[in-house]
Amino acid sequence: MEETVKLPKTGCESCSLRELKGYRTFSSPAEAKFIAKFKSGELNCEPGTTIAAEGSFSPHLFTVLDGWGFRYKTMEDGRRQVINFIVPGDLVGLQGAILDQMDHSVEALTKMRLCIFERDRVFSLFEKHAQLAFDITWLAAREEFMLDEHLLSVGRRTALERAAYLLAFLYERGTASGLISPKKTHLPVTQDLIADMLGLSLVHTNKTLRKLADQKLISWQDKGCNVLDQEGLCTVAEWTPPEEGEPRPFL
Amino acid sequence: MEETVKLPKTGCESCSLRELKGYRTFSSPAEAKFIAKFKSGELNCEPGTTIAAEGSFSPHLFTVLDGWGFRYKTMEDGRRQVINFIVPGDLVGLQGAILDQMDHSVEALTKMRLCIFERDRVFSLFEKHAQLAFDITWLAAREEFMLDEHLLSVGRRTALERAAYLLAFLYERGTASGLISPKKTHLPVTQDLIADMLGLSLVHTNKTLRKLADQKLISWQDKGCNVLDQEGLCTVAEWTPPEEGEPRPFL
DNA sequence: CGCCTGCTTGAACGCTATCAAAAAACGTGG
DNA sequence: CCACGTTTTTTGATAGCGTTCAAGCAGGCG
Repeated sequence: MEETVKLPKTGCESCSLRELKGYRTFSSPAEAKFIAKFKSGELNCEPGTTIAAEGSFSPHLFTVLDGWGFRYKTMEDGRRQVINFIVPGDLVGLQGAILDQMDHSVEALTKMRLCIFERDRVFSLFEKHAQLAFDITWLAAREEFMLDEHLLSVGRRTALERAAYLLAFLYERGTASGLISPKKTHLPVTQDLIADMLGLSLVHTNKTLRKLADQKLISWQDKGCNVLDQEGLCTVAEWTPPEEGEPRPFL
Repeated sequence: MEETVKLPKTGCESCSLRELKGYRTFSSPAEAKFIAKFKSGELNCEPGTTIAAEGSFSPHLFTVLDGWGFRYKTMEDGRRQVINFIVPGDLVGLQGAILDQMDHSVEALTKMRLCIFERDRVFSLFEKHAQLAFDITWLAAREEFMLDEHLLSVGRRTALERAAYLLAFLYERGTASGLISPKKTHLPVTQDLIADMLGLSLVHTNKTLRKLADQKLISWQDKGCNVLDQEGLCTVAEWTPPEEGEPRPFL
């Protein structure tokens, strides 16, 4: 089902993520060395695997190396809200590591590969590598930034706008992280999941997505979505993707 | 209108916030000294003052010393979404300082007093005081935590539940920060503002709040709300306030 | 006193939810 | 490769929650 590889700590310098366009390289050899030791293993998991569960304690913190995931919260009666999607470079479990409180679950959407860190060593990272500490804060601030946008969307956009925003957002994140490319434009999401992110019912989500498909902005196939016209989606949503600045940091 | 006091940097050790129950004291004299130098002034402002505007660049970062505020995003056609409320100890402008991007506005709800920091000196804080750097990350993680809850609420709760959740949340934050006490139970919010946080129309918000008032959970007076039965609100919302752990950090 | 802001209420409309069911796609074992 | 159960997508009909439009009221302030 899932598999934890304990020792391939090697090669953080040649981490596949470092080579990706838009991702930061190490700022010093010392930093690379530190991370290599900081890393305690790798986790490979299949679609549907729960990486962290609401309310549980996890001694780990992860950086996503490959694959899509998402995090969500549930209410006792089963209502579910997807909070955000997760792509390579994202930190998983930061709230748990910093606040000692994990009030959302994280699940793999595709096969995922994650880098494992020990949360009780996080403080040592802050002590020894200010730049890395800053990077963690950067990641936290950026997550906050995305949640701000999601809140605006769920709170104030119509169903059609919301759906368009979300797909444009996912497309944007996908391309920025190399999960989406001209030859692989497939978003691995079910309509059920989209519904729970949009705060809409499944039925209405379906009808809304159909409209977007009729307008040739997306197409739906193979348990997922293809974005055909990113700009069109942005127009419908009245949204503009954040412009890429510096290469983004990650641990 | 607003008034920037440039020099009373003194007395961070005896900062009114440090004395508040639930707020952390300095962990070392060196830290206190650093913060005293890090602080570049104080800002006093009146209700309605815009402390930071969407899209603008601000060279400052603030810690709230006193008063209520809120942050929000707007769309071009005027739709507004309140993202979160701000109480003493909260950091204002973190996204701007870390990401060089400020995509929300911040406004004072009551008179506010803020501590001013220079954003271009933030990195030096990370270099010299790991504990303070960690604290900033703690604050960011906690904001993220709150936004997670807001998203669940706006996305999946009914109007009545949402309203109950929000008021319970505000009451909780208010008491934790000393803005609310047995003798001062007044939340300085208009229904207009509540509506824009709940993602509901003003009219429906009004009717919903009326129901909560009819159930004697709240009362509305003096341009604001009094929480009469916090537990009752929590029950309606199916929400439980986070339990206080360690004293919370702040800059 | 009159204006402005904020709260309240009623009525009609409509977006979205819910219910119900079927079609399509997928996975799996024979 | 086919049959069959399961998951996912689709569609139609009905109900209802929340919006919009339209007033009216109350309190604060110049």
